[in-house]
Amino acid sequence: MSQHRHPGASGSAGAVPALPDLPEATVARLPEYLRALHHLAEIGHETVSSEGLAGAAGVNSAKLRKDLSHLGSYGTRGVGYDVGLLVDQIEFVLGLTQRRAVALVGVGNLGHALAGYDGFASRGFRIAALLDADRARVGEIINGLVVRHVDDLADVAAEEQISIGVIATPAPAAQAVADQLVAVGVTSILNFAPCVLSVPEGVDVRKVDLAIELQILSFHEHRKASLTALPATGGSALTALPGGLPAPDTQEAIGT
Amino acid sequence: MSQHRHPGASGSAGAVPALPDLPEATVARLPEYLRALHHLAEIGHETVSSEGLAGAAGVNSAKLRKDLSHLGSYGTRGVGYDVGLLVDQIEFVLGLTQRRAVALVGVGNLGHALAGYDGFASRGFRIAALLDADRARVGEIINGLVVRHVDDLADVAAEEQISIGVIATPAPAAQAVADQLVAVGVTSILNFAPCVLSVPEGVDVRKVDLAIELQILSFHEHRKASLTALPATGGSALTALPGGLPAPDTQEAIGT
DNA sequence: AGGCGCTTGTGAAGACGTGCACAAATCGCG
DNA sequence: CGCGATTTGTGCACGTCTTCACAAGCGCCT
Repeated sequence: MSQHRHPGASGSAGAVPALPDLPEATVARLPEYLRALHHLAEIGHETVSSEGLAGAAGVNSAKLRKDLSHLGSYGTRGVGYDVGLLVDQIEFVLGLTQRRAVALVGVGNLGHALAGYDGFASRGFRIAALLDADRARVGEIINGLVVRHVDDLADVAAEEQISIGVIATPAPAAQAVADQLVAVGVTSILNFAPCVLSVPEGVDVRKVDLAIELQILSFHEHRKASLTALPATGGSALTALPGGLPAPDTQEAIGT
Repeated sequence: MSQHRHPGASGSAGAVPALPDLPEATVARLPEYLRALHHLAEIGHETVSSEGLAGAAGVNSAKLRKDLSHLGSYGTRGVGYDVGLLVDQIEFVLGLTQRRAVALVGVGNLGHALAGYDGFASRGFRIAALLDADRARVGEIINGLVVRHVDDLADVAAEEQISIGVIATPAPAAQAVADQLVAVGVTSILNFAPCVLSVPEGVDVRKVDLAIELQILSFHEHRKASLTALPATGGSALTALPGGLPAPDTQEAIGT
């Protein structure tokens, strides 16, 4: 781990500095840079050029430089960026100088896997509680943590400073869980349930829907297929839009 | 039935059966609309207004209408959209009229959960093969499927028309797996490993990194905390970045 | 010390995505 | 049959993100 110079305590007035207003697109890429930097540090690099880091992170170098410039980072012209320094800066900006406590609700199929995912532990987070609505599951021990009932959420929140809530329940339960999380003061939620959550302003929700990712890929797959199987193959499955319904008979404009 | 509709408005140009060129942002939202539409259909709605569907999908209605207009969809002014028709259209565009076969590589913690995730089956996909590099795992039966060795990929591809490959291996193994997938003709990959994959042109990769999602939330959490902690200190945002290193002497300015 | 090559940081231009606001189209009703 | 209520489709302006291209800065070598 990197020793982070904590900014507090040094100033006389404000202990905690405000963060620069980063573009969302930049924020979304910072974690990627961070991962690449950790890797570079491991294999012994002390400095890295924007080109090198961009390659490792899968973006183009101009974008990377602009991103880093937004957080006032110091590279050295002619040399590059100091890997260790950059790691510290990004970790600070992302709020990873403290290990954030995560409450995971729903220990079904997916939740179970998340509870055991070491990527969380190794990248700044600590699963502080496992919760489920199914009393049959309460008491079960997963990865050294006891599953507690979701109604104990208030107790859990009192014991630990929960920073982020993760919802891995079935869709019908997700909104209620979100409400409960918000009620105990959680203001950031990662939602794996395939549904839209409504939360009060000031609460951030990010959604991960595995089926959606596949469907997006499916579109591109479909598109690539329709291009290669292109000419004159009228019988291809693509020509026929599913229009068997009582479509408005406005479709007399049949091409060709 | 080869009726082909022209996207409204002007022009009677190319009568190509190829798919319309949708903006990526639109493509990414279509699955969300589809999910919302399925839900609406279940609870008995036959038509839905853009406002209603937008609400159910968590977007604003103008965006929704524009998205749907891109695929030449027919709503009825004064009424709304036919739910069933819209479902069919979106499923067609997304290439979900066939149930796509998915090969899942890596049946560790996460892969195990994915193998059992019913969201795939219920939303247009069929897990056709489970693969792993660990011979100790080969032969294991998960959710009715036998785990095979990743080197059998070619055989698997010959048996089934694999449409999409899912990588749920540890990061160090991911690139090799991707190469193998590409070698057997897979052109769409969903990558859960925290690393950048390099693939030939024409192959689509989408990445899902759970830790990154948390880190993005962490940023916002950090930011919210820094705002509430000091209501009126805008100026020196960057001053207290962990720049205690040989930073140019820019960090003297502790305001106030 | 001076010049040279390398790399950063950024202005400007272009591409892309979003949201407003309104005309056009449709339905239901009197 | 016509009118008003409703809702779609879209032109337009705006904001955000991306990319290019290059001046300024830095270290190294001679």
